[in-house]
Amino acid sequence: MVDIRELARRTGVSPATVSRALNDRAEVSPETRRRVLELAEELGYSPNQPARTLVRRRSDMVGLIWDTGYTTQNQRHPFLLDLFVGIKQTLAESGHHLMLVSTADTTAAVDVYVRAARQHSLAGVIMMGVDEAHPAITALVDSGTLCVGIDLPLRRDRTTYVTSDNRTGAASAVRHLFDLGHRAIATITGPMSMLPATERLAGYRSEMARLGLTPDPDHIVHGDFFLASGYDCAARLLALPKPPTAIFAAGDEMAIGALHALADAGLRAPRDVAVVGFDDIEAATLIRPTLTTVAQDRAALGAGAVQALISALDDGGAVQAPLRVATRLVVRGSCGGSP
Amino acid sequence: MVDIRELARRTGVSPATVSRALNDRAEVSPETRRRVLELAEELGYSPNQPARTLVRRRSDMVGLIWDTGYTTQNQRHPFLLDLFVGIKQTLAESGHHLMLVSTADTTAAVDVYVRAARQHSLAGVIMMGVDEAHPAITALVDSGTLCVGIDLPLRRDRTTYVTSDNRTGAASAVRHLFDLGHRAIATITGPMSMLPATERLAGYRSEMARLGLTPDPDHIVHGDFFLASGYDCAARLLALPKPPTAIFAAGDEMAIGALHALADAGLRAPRDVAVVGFDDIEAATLIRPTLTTVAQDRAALGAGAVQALISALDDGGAVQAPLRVATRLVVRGSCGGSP
DNA sequence: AGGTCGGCCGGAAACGTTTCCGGCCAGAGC
DNA sequence: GCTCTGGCCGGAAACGTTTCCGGCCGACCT
Repeated sequence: MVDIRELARRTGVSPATVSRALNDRAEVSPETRRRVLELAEELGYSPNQPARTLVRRRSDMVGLIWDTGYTTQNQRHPFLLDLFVGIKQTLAESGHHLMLVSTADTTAAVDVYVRAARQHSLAGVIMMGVDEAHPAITALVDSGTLCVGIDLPLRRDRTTYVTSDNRTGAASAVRHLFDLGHRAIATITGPMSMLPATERLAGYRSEMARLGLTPDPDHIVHGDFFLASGYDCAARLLALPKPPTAIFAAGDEMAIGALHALADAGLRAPRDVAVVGFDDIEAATLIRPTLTTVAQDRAALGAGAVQALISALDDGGAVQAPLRVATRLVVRGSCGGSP
Repeated sequence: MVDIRELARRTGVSPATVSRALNDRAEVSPETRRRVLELAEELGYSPNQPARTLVRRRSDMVGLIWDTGYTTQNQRHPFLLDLFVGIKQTLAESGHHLMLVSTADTTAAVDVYVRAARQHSLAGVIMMGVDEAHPAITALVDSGTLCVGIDLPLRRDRTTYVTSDNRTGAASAVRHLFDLGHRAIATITGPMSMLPATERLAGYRSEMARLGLTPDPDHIVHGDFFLASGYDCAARLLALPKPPTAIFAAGDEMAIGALHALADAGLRAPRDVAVVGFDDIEAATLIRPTLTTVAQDRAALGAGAVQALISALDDGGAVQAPLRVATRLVVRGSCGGSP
């Protein structure tokens, strides 16, 4: 394994100079730099990261924390994978790697998270799908580690977050239903403790108002983002004296649940009731009718988180404004907009 | 940040001894060990991993390589996430962390993969969803890095792999259909270049034989694991002079495609044709009828990969026999076995 | 012509561990 | 009483970088 001293010997300069050449510092002549770089290429030199991290006190890795239990049991992130892809891609472009910090039992998480960050001198940490109030999380933020959350409004004074433009997305769904002639538009929303749920509801509300509609209070019901709750909420809506003709669900699973409820009530979408979801999970194209939904740009979410982190890193840890990534209404079969 | 020398000073022994105590080596008296450990706990000491890795030449991380493009474009791993969870969990138990090695463009992958492994002194690498013949992969294996594949028959002389017991799983599906009275059982399988596809087909064949059935050659058709191919294959099967009464699809997406073909042909599952899938993806419970399928134990797959890696690490790199994890038939609505 | 400045470079000290090598001391064996 | 052994320990050299500090030398200014 060729090291920096080997390069120094073969080029006839000192290790210090080789290091400077490799790191593209100013204090080295163009000629020397060229020779060093050439030889490095030729010998297939690649720097030893642990050594580099040791002296720099900052590694080339950023950590990723997401709560396993939270995710699989609750399926709260049906598209976690796409986030990974976005993160991975953007990270690679800036020459970083991603470390998944793991913990066996969640009670010890508090230690594991902050220790891992310290032990490995992580450049920063991205987190998602975790409880923002968990002691492990607050401890990590307090420890001075650079953090950014996805769909997670972390403490605003020291961290930032990125999320979809939920308001606009919800508005576009409502608008679409309106354009199709619907006036009695209901919404199935999520727990008000979750940022996306509150924002999507707000978007629904403001767009209804903008269109001159005042939603029937009974037409705003609360689910928990899971299939069953969508089913139950829709069933309740359909049993109303004045049932809605269209339903905007704040999540695709709930939307699919609603579709099931429709079918079981002998109704059909989109003929009898139109349904729009939010997220664009894979199943949206697998079910019949296919689901019209507000797609989140998952890759962009991941990429945004990384960019926020990197630029904060460059700025010496300055906090930034939360980032919102645009959504896109993808119309399919469940609301009769077009095929 | 308290270091090992601080501990040495405060306990009155040398750094060498502290290191020995911390690493549970024999050459230190019980009394000294106790004192060191106690103080370490009290001061919240945690070792600097880069420094440790530097001298040990082996980090506490294992790398994970999976090909992004491959995965999202092809959806070949609809359950990748659950693999992550299994890997993460098992890794945590052995005190390791996971590093996602990323590459911006796949043409440069060859370099990035083996460099990352070398640069970070990775303890080993797990890979999945990659092309086993890709130069990047073979180069990595050749570089002497300890590798284990998931659903990936890597070069057997230096690596091992873990996969589901596809034969038995396929057999259980066929057997289930047989028990329900079906005799004309067709299969939609995948590309013969993929290990799981070949094994599932083999399982189908041998179980049919065991049951005394000789499958109509027309009843064995090849898809590519995606929805559309399942649809097409099923349509072809239904158009046969002697159409099957049951279909075993080697993947859930294809099974769902088959279900759609049935519906479009005016047939209903399970009344007219029974369908069984393989994988148990999330959508299996979201569609109607719900899909009977052979579930893979994804967490166990991930865990198995890690265990294989760890034990090879302990054994000094000994190759092991491939690991096969059991599948489980979960019967739902699409074949009329029970509700 | 003397002084200053800036570009380029080398030596050496860090960074926080682990491990080799050797030393001390108590007890055992003769 | 002397050597040998084995348990415990300390000093110091690594591991591969980066960076501080200072030195040299040519060019430029006055």
